[in-house]
Amino acid sequence: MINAIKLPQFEVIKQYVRGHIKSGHWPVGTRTPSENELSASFSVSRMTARRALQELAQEGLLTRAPGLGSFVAQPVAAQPTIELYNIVALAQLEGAYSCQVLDLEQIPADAKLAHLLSFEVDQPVYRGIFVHFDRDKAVQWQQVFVNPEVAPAFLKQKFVKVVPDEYLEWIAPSDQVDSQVSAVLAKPSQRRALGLTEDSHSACLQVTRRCKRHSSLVSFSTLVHPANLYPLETTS
Amino acid sequence: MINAIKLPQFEVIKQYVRGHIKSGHWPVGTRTPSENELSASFSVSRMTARRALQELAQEGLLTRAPGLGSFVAQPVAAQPTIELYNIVALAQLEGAYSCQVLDLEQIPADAKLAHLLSFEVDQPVYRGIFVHFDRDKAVQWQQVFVNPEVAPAFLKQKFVKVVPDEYLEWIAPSDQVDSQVSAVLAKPSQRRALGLTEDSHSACLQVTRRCKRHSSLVSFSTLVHPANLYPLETTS
DNA sequence: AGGTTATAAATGTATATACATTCTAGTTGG
DNA sequence: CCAACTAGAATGTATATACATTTATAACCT
Repeated sequence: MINAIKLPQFEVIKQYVRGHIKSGHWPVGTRTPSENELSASFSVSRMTARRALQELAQEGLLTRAPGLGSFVAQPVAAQPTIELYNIVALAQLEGAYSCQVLDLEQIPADAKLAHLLSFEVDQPVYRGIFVHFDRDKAVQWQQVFVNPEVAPAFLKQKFVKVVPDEYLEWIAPSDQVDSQVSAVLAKPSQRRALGLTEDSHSACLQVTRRCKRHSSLVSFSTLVHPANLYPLETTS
Repeated sequence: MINAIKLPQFEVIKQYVRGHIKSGHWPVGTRTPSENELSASFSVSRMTARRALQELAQEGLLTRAPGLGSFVAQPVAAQPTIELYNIVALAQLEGAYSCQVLDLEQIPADAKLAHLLSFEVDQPVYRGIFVHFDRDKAVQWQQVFVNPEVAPAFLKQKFVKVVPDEYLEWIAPSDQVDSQVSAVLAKPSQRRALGLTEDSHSACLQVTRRCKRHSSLVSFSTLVHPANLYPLETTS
């Protein structure tokens, strides 16, 4: 016999029900056999049949109602979502990663910056500008504003082996991350840093990201990716 | 008494365990009381204590291992994801929506198109080009290629009340949707259709979307949004 | 006819019990 | 001293039972 591992009985019942649903024999809304009917036809206790139905309900295949029964549920048309992966972390894993520091200094927050960071005007802020390379190919331009109270030693880092994001995550792991994606035309300085020509290839995906910890801001990043180097796709 | 509804006992135990985890009293890796310990201290049967632990494990708060016990799980650092909502559907809900049909015809698939759609070269394909307006503001340019076998009456539609996507979803509900997001510079025709000037505002977010049904392609859309009109944000 | 009541069926909660499986730790024997 | 065995504890599966709650239907009475 192939696959002679003994399946638990509740699994057998789950597969039975799932089979009838997926094959279309029980269309949406159909009432499935009740716990008692299943327990009788499979010669198991009601608790075992119950477990099968309950787990299928948890998976979203069934809806159950006291007094009525279990019914084949409307499949939810899963909204397409895309994952904002970190291209820098990926490049690091692959090996051939390097980082160039374009700027690293303390500046006073102007009105616009203070608003973005929820800071006071003229409050000192650390700013870093980096370009991240994957095999001599610039894949991300990054400007990050850092809360000096959270990472006081930020300006002293070399960022040769440890990426800025990595350093911040180490110093102050964020418990909330808000991101926005938009399209921008690379500014001249960004174009130079990323090695882009002035033509159509300068359309870039821009991710702005706020990292918070205990409700206070840790960092605010602007990440600019050449559009063709940062594919965002649904994974399903 | 406020909130005098009687909680099931397994819920009481769940709240007890959840409380110790969320408050930090039981850090990651801590072994929780075993089923037998909980059943003794709460004076319930083991099956009831078991249910509490099992549901918490299903929620991801605990990991359980036979012979070892139940342990506080590492909270999964939820990857930031963004939802690809449909700006057209939203505008429709708000009321002031309109659609302009720029093109609607049957064309033979060229090599590139055939590859994209998994069609044969010269096989007939329906093509539609639309601009979607929200209160006289062009929010989306759409080019859609449609499989004639699935929606033979596509070319006969007026698309005044029913949006193309809506029509296709009605005719052939898709069970798989693949999407890609990238940044593009609007082409002259798109710029005209969207009413964009030639300067920096012509950076656009482009979503390409394949809708399939029973593994065969229904439609392939290219959606172009002016970057400042299609905010993609994490919702958490 | 219509409203009320009883009944049956379905899921929800809870208990007590039994045995199986997996892992740790201690004990024992060479 | 180390290997093998063993006992205990933990979760996993399964059963039989009891009662509660919700719902629809059927019977009943006015």
